[in-house]
Amino acid sequence: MSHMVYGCLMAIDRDHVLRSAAALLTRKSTATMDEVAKAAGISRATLHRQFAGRDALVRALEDLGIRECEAALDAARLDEDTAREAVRRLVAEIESAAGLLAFLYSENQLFEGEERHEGWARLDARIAAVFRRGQESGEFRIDLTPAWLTEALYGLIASGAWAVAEGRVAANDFHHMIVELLLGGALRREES
Amino acid sequence: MSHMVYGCLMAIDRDHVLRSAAALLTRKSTATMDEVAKAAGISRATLHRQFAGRDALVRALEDLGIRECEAALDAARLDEDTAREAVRRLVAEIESAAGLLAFLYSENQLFEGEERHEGWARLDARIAAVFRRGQESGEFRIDLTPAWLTEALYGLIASGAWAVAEGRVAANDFHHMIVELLLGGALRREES
DNA sequence: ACCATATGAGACATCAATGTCTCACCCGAA
DNA sequence: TTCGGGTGAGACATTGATGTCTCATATGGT
Repeated sequence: MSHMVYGCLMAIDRDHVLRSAAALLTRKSTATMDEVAKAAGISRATLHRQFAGRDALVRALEDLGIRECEAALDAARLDEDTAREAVRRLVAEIESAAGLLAFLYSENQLFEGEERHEGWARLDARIAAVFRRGQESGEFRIDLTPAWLTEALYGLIASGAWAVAEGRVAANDFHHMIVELLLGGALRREES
Repeated sequence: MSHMVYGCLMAIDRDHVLRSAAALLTRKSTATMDEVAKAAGISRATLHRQFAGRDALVRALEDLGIRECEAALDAARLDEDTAREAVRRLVAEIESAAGLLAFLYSENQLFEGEERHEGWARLDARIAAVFRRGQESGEFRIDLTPAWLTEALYGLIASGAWAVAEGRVAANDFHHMIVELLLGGALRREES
């Protein structure tokens, strides 16, 4: 039964291709199937055998991004500790997926009429819930809606990823810059 | 001398076409030249007579966006008052260009190898200067670099524009959401 | 009324990316 | 060694957008 063996190898390959594509498309979102294939070290024919077309590839990347985000949310244990600590963990966990997320974030603007992947709604809800918890506990201000804070978090992650990619911000500062701006803002504080 | 008369009308037309294109491309960044022409109420031929091609159109939109931003910075009088008030005015003034800015922001990710329009550097410098002023006066915290705050401002404006466009945030809240998050962050404050 | 100019409509070639196909080749398993 | 499936390379048609062209028409100034 060589099928299972090959099936396994295919899965590895598929994942490798997916991550190469993510890395490339994060930098150049208009990359050709040719370029994607070359970046993954395979031929265009093989790429096409694994992903029916460009759409399928982007969909697969979307699935991957959503999976990684959900894994990050799981690892961040958003229900524990104070809300602010939960947000800190969230950003820390999601950092490795920031590039892919930035790509998908800009790509989502193109999903004009079509319906969005249901996974995004789930993620939005989970993230918004943390901000809502923080508001209800009195940690967070109530004049900024959870929906907006969620949106802003995505935006800051994308901005951060691009700023790092273009060398305007040091990669090491990514987490600090995002978390501190999101939680504390630009103004100095008297209290801790 | 009908040249001057026509020249003037052309300028009006050109501006109208430019703003229609901005409005359309903000919503659908992959819109066809056909769609752009239709949105402006002219034929593709005429559109082509005014802008040599898609590139030229996007370049013209970039020029327009930069001009509007510079006008907003001028109107915001960034050197006066406290830095935080200057930032408030900046966001207020730039709000009308937010959609166009969001489009250009995502479009800029495509300017892979090519050099960026020099205007952006000027804008970056002027905006970063406000944040730096705020840091030097003790208003703003010093662990968030002016470059990052500038980048984050762009990101939040784009996020805000998209969130409003998709109905996730009320248009009236645009200014408050961005300014308050950027300056104050999500945490509650004891002081004003 | 006359003329110049801008416009709209459409035909047409071009170009780039895509999707499909074939065929030779390699490499592991029997 | 032999066989079979996966692969790479390339040819090919297709598609969608683009850029260019022509010509009939409308419009505005003289």
